Amino acid sequence: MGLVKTEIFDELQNEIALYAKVFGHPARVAILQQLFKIDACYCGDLVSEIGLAQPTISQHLKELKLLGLIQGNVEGTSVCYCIHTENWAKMKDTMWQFLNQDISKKEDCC
Amino acid sequence: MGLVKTEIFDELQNEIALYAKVFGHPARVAILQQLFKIDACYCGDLVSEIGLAQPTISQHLKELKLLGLIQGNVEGTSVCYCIHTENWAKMKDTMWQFLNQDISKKEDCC
DNA sequence: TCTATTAATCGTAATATTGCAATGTATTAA
DNA sequence: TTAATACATTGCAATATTACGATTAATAGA
Repeated sequence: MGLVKTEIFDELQNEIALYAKVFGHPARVAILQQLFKIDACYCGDLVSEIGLAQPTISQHLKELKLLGLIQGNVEGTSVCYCIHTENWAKMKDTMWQFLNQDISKKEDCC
Repeated sequence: MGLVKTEIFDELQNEIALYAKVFGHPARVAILQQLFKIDACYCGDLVSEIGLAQPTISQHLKELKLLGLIQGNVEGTSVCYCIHTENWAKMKDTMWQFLNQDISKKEDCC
């Protein structure tokens, strides 16, 4: 196998898992932190900042873009990336509903 | 490869990625949702609720337990699982700091 | 003790992910 | 037009993940 049985889960469960999966690698976390820190960033700067090879960073950027969390604009021979604010907000809502489920009344197990 | 270069990232980046990774599978999302919904749940009930084989559910439970997000208590031949509220709260703080980074002042890219 | 029940563990096949060298593509500058 | 620069894409090796049948371990009840 190695193949997730997506079809037995509902849309929200799969959506949460997809968002989480993209955050499940420290390089992508680092890229996003950097984009928040300096607002916009050239791909090459991310490569030198993070310390993985250029094709590797490019691949991680692609996954973040695929989910809509970042956007990239070509500027000459460079590409400038930044957070897609609207989609980030949507993702944040979805994840927060999951993370912030009510546990106030819960006691220890069984 | 297939091997994450953990050593080039800082502790927080790795921590966020580890939490996110465990949420990166819809079965684990479903397990957690169920535990929130009914407070405590026997392993067998999760198996029939979710629709994956027992060893598969057991494996997912193990990963959640390893991160400290759930705890399990043996009751006879059954095992009752529930959310580890204290650790869940810690995780929530960490993830929220990451998700809730300030984007209010940001405009479109470059 | 013997049997049934429940869940953990083991072993393994199928698939996915990570990382990078090599290469391709597009743009700029000379 | 040519060369240089910055990225994306391709191809691939190493490793990780997912799923489950078979088995094991532990407990409860007869």
